[in-house]
Amino acid sequence: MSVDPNEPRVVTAGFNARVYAAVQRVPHGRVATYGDVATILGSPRVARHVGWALAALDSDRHGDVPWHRIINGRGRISFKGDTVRGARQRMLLEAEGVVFDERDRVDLERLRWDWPEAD
DNA sequence: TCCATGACGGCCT
DNA sequence: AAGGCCGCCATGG
Repeated sequence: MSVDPNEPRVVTAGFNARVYAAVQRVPHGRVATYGDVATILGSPRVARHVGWALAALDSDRHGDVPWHRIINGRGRISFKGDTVRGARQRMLLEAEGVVFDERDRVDLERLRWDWPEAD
């Protein structure tokens, strides 16, 4: 569980908090990919960890961190075996007006959110 | 320490 | 277009 502060890591101790901060900036009705978030945080290779951070998000924060707006690079909702979360995520997105095509994909070209350069 | 496992992504079939 | 492989990085057994 402990992390040696002397050992250089791509994913640092405050990683999760940084993920949440970035996700909070994705506006209603828009989406972003795990890779996008990772890139914004300066580490394009840790897309998997972004998903990991969101999985660790406490349910009490689901209200202020729009975790459902984060999907995979193919425009689909990601899930291995958790179909329950997947269904809820889709429901939340559709409630914001996000449309899924017959292949269960959203139009990334149109809905993908790219963070403004300045915070 | 080695090995399997992920809310991923890019490339190749 | 869809699916399989493999590379990434940190975790947990």
